[in-house]
Amino acid sequence: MLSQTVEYALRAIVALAGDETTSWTAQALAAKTQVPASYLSKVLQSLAKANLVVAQRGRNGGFVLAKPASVITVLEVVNAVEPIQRIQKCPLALASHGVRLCSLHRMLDDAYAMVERVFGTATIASILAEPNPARPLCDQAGALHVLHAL
Amino acid sequence: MLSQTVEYALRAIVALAGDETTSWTAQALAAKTQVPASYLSKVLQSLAKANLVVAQRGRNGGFVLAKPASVITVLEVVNAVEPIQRIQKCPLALASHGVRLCSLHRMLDDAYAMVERVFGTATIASILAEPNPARPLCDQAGALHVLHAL
DNA sequence: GCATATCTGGATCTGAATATCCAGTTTTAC
DNA sequence: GTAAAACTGGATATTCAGATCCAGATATGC
Repeated sequence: MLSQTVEYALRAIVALAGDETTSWTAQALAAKTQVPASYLSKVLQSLAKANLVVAQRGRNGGFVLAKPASVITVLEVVNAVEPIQRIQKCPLALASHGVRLCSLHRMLDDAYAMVERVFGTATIASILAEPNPARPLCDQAGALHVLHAL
Repeated sequence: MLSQTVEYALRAIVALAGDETTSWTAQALAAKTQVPASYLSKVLQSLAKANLVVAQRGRNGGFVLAKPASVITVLEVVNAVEPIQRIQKCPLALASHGVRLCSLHRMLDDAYAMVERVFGTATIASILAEPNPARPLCDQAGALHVLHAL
């Protein structure tokens, strides 16, 4: 339901959040996240424009999170690359509907709102902190002590 | 977040549900729903394959709901034209993840599941029964007595 | 039976999302 | 200061959803 680009953006942010101290090159991130390197560059540019990551050019350059993973929400990442389009007004432009959506579009927009709310309260740090043996982007079953590094 | 095609399909079903006794031609539905007629034909074909509508060819032909609006859910309509893709396995194909999703993909899939659940419990009839002055597809403010026709 | 209405299915067109490529710019190490 | 590392931005290619078109099949009314 979310686009491929959103998936890529989330992978990149999670990868950066997994090691917040070091600078990752686009190449290294692409390998880690299994995203086409040339396309990931574009995604990273979007994330940089949204002030979620900071790019550093030149030797030893790369990308780092612009702020702690604990204050970056999934919603921010989603909106950086492909904003969730809430239904603001009647898609059929029926005059009598205007801002007050009919029951069909209200139902759909309520669903969007629900997703927005969930994404807005989920931080990247909270996702990484979950005691899940399968760690994002890592093929090894995660040992619990890894979590303490966060 | 949902595709344009899903929006079109829902409009068509809601239009048919608003007058369950008569047969609507694709042309008439297109006018009512403001969907490109030639494209709506394709959408209706998908709905027919999913056994949500029944097509009748020839003079006086057209489309009718295949079953009462009270037993057609939004989810069925969505799945008829563009199935909600739940995350079944690790998108990176990491061996150690397999069926057990990591916390990132679990979070995303949980959101999908939430939407699926809401759509699965909302019937077309329940949407039309809501006391909302703005009636789907109708430009006139709906009088409450209209609801009794259902 | 015949003309007309209507859906069906295939071929095609268009535009947006996805993906690639490369020349240009910035930064660092030496 | 120079070469190499790395991001930037623009141009281009590819893929697919969205949309169109039309000949063919089917059903009805007369």
